Amino acid sequence: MPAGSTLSHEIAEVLRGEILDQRYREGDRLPSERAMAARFNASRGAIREAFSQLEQLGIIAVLPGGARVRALNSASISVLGPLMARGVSPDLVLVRQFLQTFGSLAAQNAREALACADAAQMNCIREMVVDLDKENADFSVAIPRWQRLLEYLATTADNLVIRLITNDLKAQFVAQMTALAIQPQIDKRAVAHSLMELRESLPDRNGDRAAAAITTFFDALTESVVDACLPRHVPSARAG
Amino acid sequence: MPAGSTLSHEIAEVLRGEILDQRYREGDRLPSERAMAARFNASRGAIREAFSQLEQLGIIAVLPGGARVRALNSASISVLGPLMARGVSPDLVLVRQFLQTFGSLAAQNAREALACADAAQMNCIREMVVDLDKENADFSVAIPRWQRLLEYLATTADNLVIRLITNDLKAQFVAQMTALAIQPQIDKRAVAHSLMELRESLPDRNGDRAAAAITTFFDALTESVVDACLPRHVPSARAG
DNA sequence: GTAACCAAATTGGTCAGACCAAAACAAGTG
DNA sequence: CACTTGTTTTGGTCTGACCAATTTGGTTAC
Repeated sequence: MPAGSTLSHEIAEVLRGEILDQRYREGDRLPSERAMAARFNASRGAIREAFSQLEQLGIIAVLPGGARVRALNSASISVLGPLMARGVSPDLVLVRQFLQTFGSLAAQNAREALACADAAQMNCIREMVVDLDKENADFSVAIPRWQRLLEYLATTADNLVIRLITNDLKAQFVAQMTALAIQPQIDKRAVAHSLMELRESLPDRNGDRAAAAITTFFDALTESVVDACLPRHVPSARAG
Repeated sequence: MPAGSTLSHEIAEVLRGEILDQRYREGDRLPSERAMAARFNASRGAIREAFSQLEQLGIIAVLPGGARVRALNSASISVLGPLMARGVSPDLVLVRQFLQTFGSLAAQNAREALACADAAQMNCIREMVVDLDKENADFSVAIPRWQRLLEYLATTADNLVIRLITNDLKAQFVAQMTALAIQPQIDKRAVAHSLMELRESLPDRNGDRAAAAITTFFDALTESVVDACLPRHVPSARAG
């Protein structure tokens, strides 16, 4: 928990919000540290620590002469959480991108897992898939099992790069989602099909097929989550 | 460039290296800020800024009572660069994971690009693919074109999540790779096949097929790069 | 009018010493 | 042994100061 318990964290949080809200345009110079210190009634040291955090976030560049706002495209993943939480409800475009990306990485994990799993691990994977197949009833029950399966695939694949990325993604996403208590109505046929493909990919260790199955699952999941986030019975009359 | 020009950056760099080298075990308490200040002959403020950077990297947690070393698994992507550069030669396992992950994201970009591209963009993609197909001669010539194609797919897909991730990945990876001046001998048949699949996926906007093509390309690229990194035979520069 | 140039004001980087609250530690107590 | 207490250590913050680099604005030369 990089909590906002300390003053410098709180200041960083406020400034982060203002920057993500475009209150300063890209390339603009932020008010000086001394001015910020006056504004927040804090010492320059606290401001500098806050600036340091924002610099690590990649949203500002602090250098002699002044701190400047950087392009969002050059930011770090860690801005995604705040970015999603900016509005009243999370940005659906971002939610979709989030889940799709997560799905891609999960699929890659599956691909690598099938390529490098030993016999015991293959067995374990098979069991989990079969278990999931039986539990096609309630999605809220199945979710933890899916999470466990995906986690096991990740552990088996042992891809540190993906691990680190998904760490960041989870940290940014999970908080936002659980706060909404979404009840996605996922397409059960798609899930069943995904599970079947997954199961059939195991005997001959067809990594590509397993990856495709995971992708299918996440496609369905994405649609259901986005759908659940949409305001109820409102005609889609908005232009993007 | 978050260069290491300032004292606090240099200190952070040194400590980061020591932590990644396991000189402190996970969960260990780091020497206090005051002790560090004495060791580096710096002020506590400089040490605190360095600690702040390491905290943002996710490799330490600084809280009242002391700063503690966190598990590598909970770190941020930004440690990958230093992690790869730790040894004399980059860790081949990491290089492989890196390229595979990058390929997955590129494939997802392709999938989404084909799903949302307008006519003009589709045309542009087609042109670039055809161009690449012709240029199957020298890989060092083709690489920039591939980069441009992948970049264009990324722009078209416009997936901010992937964009931010690949930002970090590139920042970590490219520096390491260019420093090695690798001359990968990529499997030309695989590349040609990938290009063909890619081209054929365009007319009916078969995103999955395009993604598979990209994956094929990155598989070949991964193998060639890893192979080129192997210290099997001494790099034989053509003396003539 | 524009370009090059120079000096003053501003800004970030660092230092020093100090205070507080919370955590860690050590010692005494049941 | 567990529990409590008091001391020490540690991080979080503040104040005020100095230096070096950049920015700024005015001046000069073309």
